[in-house]
Amino acid sequence: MPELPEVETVRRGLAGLIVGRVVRGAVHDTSKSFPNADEDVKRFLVGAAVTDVKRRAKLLMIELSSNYTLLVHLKMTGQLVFVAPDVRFGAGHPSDSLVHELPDKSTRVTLEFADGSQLFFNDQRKFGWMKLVPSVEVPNIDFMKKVGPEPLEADFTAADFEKRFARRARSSIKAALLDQTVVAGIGNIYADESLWGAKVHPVRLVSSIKKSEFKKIYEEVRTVMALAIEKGGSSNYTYVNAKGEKGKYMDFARVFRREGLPCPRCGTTIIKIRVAGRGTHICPKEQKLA
DNA sequence: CACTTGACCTGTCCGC
DNA sequence: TGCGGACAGGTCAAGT
Repeated sequence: MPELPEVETVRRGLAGLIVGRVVRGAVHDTSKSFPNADEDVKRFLVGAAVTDVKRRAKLLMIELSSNYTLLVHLKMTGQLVFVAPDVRFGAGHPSDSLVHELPDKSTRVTLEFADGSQLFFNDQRKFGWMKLVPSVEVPNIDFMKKVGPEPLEADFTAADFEKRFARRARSSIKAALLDQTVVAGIGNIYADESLWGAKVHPVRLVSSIKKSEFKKIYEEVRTVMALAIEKGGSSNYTYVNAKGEKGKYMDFARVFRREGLPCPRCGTTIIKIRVAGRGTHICPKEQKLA
């Protein structure tokens, strides 16, 4: 699922819903989704209050009064959905909100709070994971050491952006954009959207990209992801926010999943190709290889 | 090291 | 309607 805008949307939702709540218990049915849960949950999670919800790249960090942090990676199909004690499921809900009862067959972990509210970690494909780590150790985990800068930070410049790609000179620009150690948070949707915005073919080698093109890609990455956050992310498939609602960015997408439809700028039919092992959408007229 | 490809999973959709 | 294969918001461990 989730790229930076989706994870940030979940973070904002959770921050308003679970900060201050005390964990009463947790159940988990998949050791793959929460390794070590048997030992760690009892010692570091149960009885702890949620003090903050943070994000770095696509990783969520739920900070606890036990001085432990619950790390959550949603990977492709992970969801974190909060359900209040008095919620009713079924007919009568708005079309974009939670319409079925949880837990369901994709629920991997359920956290229960003292007031009876619940947080469901659903993950159809079981790629996502949770892990409890001492909060002071979080900055030292491998992920934090390797991950690239946050592209939406105010002090992150076009020059900073271009420099990050030096290491990936011989790969395609799309593969480099997807590399989380270059720049954090870009995934398949926003890579395609940004490259279309910059009129750069995704297969072009990083070494062939001109300075002016890097600047354009940088601007597109920032503009597109900021818009996506504003729209609550993209629900291309299974993504929902912390209230179970879908995101609206797909209504604004210019190329992603729009193969066969006209390019919004020139009318040429958008095509789908394969780049870096991922489905990739381009305008064949405006995004040239040469 | 830098780079590519398959593997990890479950579910859905499309063609025969 | 059934069945096989391709594919899906992401990383990893293996290869070269």
